[in-house]
Amino acid sequence: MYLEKLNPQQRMAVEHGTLIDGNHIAGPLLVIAGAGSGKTNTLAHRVAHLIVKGADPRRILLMTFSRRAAAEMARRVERICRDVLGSNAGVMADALSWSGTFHGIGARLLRDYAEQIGLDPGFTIHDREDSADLMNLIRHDLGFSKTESRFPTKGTCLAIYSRAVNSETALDLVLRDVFPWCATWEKQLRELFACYVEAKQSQNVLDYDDLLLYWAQMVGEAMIAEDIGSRFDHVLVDEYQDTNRLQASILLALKPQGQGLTVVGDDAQSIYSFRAATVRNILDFPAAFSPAANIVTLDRNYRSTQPILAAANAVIDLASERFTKNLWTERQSSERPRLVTVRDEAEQARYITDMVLDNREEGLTLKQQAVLFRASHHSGPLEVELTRRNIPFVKFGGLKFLDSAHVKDMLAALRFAQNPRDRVAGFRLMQILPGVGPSTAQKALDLMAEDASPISALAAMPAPPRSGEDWIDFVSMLQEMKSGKAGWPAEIGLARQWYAPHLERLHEDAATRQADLLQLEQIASGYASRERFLTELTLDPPDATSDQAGVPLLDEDYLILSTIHSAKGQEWTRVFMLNVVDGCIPSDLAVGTTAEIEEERRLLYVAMTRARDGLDLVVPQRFFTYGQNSQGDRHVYASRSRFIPATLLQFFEACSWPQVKSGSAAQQQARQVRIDVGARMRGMWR
DNA sequence: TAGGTCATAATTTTT
DNA sequence: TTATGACCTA
Repeated sequence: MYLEKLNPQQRMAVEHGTLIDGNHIAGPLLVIAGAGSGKTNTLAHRVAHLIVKGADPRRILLMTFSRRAAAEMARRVERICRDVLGSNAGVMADALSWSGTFHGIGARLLRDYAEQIGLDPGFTIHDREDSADLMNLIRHDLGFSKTESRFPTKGTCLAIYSRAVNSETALDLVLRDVFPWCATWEKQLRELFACYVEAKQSQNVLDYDDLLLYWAQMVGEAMIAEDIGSRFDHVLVDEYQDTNRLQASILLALKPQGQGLTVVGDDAQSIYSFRAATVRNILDFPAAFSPAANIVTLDRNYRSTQPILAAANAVIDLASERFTKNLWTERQSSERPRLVTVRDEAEQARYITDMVLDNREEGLTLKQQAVLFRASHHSGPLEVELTRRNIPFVKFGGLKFLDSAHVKDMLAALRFAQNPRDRVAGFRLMQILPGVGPSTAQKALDLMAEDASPISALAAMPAPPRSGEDWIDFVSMLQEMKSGKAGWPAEIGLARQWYAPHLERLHEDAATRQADLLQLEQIASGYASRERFLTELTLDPPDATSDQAGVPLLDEDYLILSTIHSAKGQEWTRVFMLNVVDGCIPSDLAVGTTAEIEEERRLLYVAMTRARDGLDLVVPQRFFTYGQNSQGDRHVYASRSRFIPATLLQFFEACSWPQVKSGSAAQQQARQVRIDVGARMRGMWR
């Protein structure tokens, strides 16, 4: 029986409300699931168990943090169901159709209900950069670009807007608490945001926040909320600690009494407050209902060895506020996590490379090892070293494949064909043409905006004098795409044909970029339609970074490099953590408030709890910096992260690298001297 | 319009 | 340091 492999707490979470009878819908449930406590497995079992007990999988809504997590969950649910139901599980395949991220589900529901809420179902979705570009256009139109003192940049404006929307907080409070240096611009920002919203509506585009905001507004209407809520018997949400107020509002509107509602999360792993996620969601969940939601806590860790867990527990123990219990495990080991001191970042890269290769010699594949870091650029020197020594790696987090100019150009072409009112797409595309700049593009888009049939209006317009043939080609490409004759995915070939000569002209390295575009075409062919492709790609971009090392074939072995944020929910046999120094973790950009520092502490905790058998925290002593310390010095002496004070050293095995060859006493002495010198030099900077 | 210079602001994590 | 945006010139 599949339930017998679960521990008592897991079983409680799985069986909650299912013991009464098949058709009973359980009351609300909160599962506090510590790192490595089998959370995914438990949730998958719960879903499977509901299905086995007769729930209709098409009426289960499962929301996860990323699409990767959703896919993993669906896979496990299916496997469990197959084991239990045997061949009957056939009906189950693909039946768990409502699983995805909040944003993805939102996009789907909005297309379904578009008519009812006065939305054109053909809307396109702007990613963050598109949104910033639109914000910029409006900033310009309103004349904020030439104010006496500098107006916040497009990115900051968007961040403020996004914060206000996602946290359901008034603008003045957001400015006061999160963006105090922009507070003087409140009036202008309000005007900017009003115009921004109008622009999005007239252009038939939604941004990320709109997917939640429109959804929340939609279910604010009791009739619609009832309608949507009744489509689902069970609503399950993973990683609830990283949801924001807007998401919580949606959830409560769907299931006001909490019937059939299950949320799972771990307050100790809340690391997305920059996205307005609030740990209050999970803490306040039980009391949002009456009677209050049941709580099940999973505190048995199946992942890490005891010494690793002891160190991680010790780190999180120092948090100023704590809600969950310490994790425990039965996995004994005599190997404490290592705290490795190296001279500088270059040594750090060599150390990791050496260790990774040693581990591989001992039979561990590269894929079973991962290197984690706070900020995407921390891995720079390591990437150089790995490339030099021919070790394949894949990096998660940071700049994406989709962020490169040529890929964005192609996507803009597809998006513009899909939705000719999308000014950001059009503005970008037209300026690719020689002889067309902002003013020509602006004029053309104005003409299109006034016309009921924008593409025809574009075709009717005389070609700008200096663009000639290129303009004609551009227009006919759009017309052909709009006609839909080529069909999907052949259409993307049309776009590429059109774009190829421009790529040649604009970029030195056209050949490598061309390869990216072929890869894009490859990805595109996996989607059913242009609309599906654009939507899914915007909401779930491929998460490996396109890099000079290239993305190795999936069956090859490669090392994982990942930001801590992207490492969420994952685990590896051996984990290396880069730059465990103050300034990197906590990032010196995030030491403004205690809340920020606490979140940085949780980040380190999340990183440490990814490790199964081995954990190395690497501390480079010397750091090269750029800018700021303008006094002409190029490096700075770093100290161990404040999250590992002296009292915690007992949990680690301290070592330095490279190790001095054991041998003569003279060598040992030499080593002593070097440490003394180091201390003296550090003193110079205090 | 295209391509340059220059000043100054932001700097991380992601759906 | 790097990115952004304002401004200038051909």
